[in-house]
Amino acid sequence: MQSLLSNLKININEKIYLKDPESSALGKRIVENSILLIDELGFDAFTFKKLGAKIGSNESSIYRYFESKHNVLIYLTSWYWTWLEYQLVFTTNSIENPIQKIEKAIVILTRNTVIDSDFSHINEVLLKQIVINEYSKSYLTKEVDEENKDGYFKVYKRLVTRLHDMILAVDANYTYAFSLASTVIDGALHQHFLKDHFTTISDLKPEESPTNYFKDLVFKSLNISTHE
Amino acid sequence: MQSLLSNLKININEKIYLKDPESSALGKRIVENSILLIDELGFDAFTFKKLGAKIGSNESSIYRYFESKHNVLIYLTSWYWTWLEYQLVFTTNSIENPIQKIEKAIVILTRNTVIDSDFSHINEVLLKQIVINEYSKSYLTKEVDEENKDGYFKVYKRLVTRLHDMILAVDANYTYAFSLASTVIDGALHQHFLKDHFTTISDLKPEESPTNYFKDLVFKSLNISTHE
DNA sequence: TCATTTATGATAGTATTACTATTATATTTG
DNA sequence: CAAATATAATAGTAATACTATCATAAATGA
Repeated sequence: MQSLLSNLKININEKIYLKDPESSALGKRIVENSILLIDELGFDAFTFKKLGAKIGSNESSIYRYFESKHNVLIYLTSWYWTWLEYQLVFTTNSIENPIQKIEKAIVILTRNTVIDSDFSHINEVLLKQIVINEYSKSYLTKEVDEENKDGYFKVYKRLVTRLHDMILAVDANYTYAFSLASTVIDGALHQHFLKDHFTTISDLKPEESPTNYFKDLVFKSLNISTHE
Repeated sequence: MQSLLSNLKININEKIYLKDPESSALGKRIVENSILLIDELGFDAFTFKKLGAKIGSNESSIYRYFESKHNVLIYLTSWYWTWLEYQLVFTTNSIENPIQKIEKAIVILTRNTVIDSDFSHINEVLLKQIVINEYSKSYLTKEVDEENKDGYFKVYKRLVTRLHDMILAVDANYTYAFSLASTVIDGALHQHFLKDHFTTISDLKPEESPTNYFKDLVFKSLNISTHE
C-alpha cells in the first residue's frame, strides 16, 4: 500500500471545489485543518472564519477554494471514500477466489481505521470519525438530487457497486446485492457510532470493530459456510 | 389498531419540550405544521419565524413550547418511534411462535407507512419522510451524550431492544442481536432514502419496500429456513 | 363577576453565520 | 522587472437563532 500510493494523488471531482486545494500550500492547510476543526467542533459549529483563525489566514481566501463549508464536507468525504476504494481494490485485486475476496473486502470496509503515512496532511483516523459523524449530513439535504447529478456522490456509489459485484460473483442469484452492499458500508459507520454513543444497544466492546458481525451477515446471506 | 389507540396519547419525555404541545390548540398547530414545513423546506431551512408565519402565530410563542428547532426534531422523531413501537407491540403481542413474531415485526418496521387516522393533527406519511431524511441529524451532534443521558433517544433504543429480544427468542446463541436489530431499523430508513435518491445503487422499485430484503437478511442470519 | 393568573402577541435587540464585494498587498512567473 | 496571480484586509448584508420586555387577550377560580 505504502509504496504503491506514495506517488498518487487522490483525485476529487472538480465541481466540488473552486480551486484545487492540492495545488497550493494554503489549499493543503485548509484541508488538513478542516479535518482537525470539524472533528473538534462538529460540522455544525465549524465555520470558515474559525478555520481562517486556526491557519492564520483570511476567511475570504478560503472562499476561493470552496464555495461553502458544505462543499468542504463533500470534498473530505469524497477523499475518504476514494482512499477506501484504493485500499479495497489494491488489496482484493489479486484474490481469485470470490469468497476469500469478499471476506477481505468486508475486513477493509468495516475495520477500525489505521494511520496511513502516504498523505501527510490528512489525518485518516480523524477523517474516519468525520465520516462516521457527518457523512449523512452531506446527502440528507434538499439539494441531493442536483448534487448527485453533478457527481458529488460518485465515489461512494462506485464503492457500493464494487461490493455489489463481489456479492454477485459469489452468488449470482442473490436478489438484494445493492441493499446488502450498502448495508455493509453504511451500517459499518452506524455501528461505530452506536458503539461510541449508544452503548446499551451495541454488542461491541470499546476497541472492537463490527467486522465479524458483517462477515456473519454476508456469509449467511450468501449461504457461505463459515470456516474457522 | 384504530380503536385501541384512539383514546391514547403518545407520551413524550418532558425534558424535550418546555410546555406540552398536546396541552393546547396552539401547541397542536405547532406540531402539525412543523411536520408540513420541515417536509417542505428540509430541517436546515426550517425556522420558527417561518413556522410562525405559516400558523399565523408569533415566533416568540413557539419558543414557549420548544427551546430550539432541534428539540422540535427530537420531539417529532420520538413521536414517530413511539407510534411505531405501539404498532409493533400490539401487532406482535399475541403471536406465540417466535419466528412468526419476528417476521411480523420486520414487516412493521420496514414497510411503507400508511395513514393513521387516530392522530388527526399528525401526518404519519410526511413524518416518516422526516424520519428518513432528518433523524440522523438529531443524534449526530456534539451534544449526543448529554442528551442521551436526558433520555432523548430512549424510545428509539427501546425499539431496538425489543427487536433484539425477538432475535434472541429465535436464537439465543446469536452473537450480534443488537447489531442486527439496529441494522433492520436504521437500515430500513436508509434503504428508503437510497430508493428515492440514489436509484443506481438500489434494488427496489419505486413503490417497493425493503421488507423482503430484511426478512431474508434476518432469517438467514438466524438460520430460519424460508417457507414460501 | 371581577380579579388574577396564564397564554399569546408584538416589538426590539444581539451575536453569529454565511456569505459577496472591493481594494490593497504580496508572491510567482514569463 | 512587469504583469499576472494569489492572498489578505476590510466592509457590508440578509438571515438565523435566539433573549428580553411589555402589552393584551383568554381562561379560571373565589
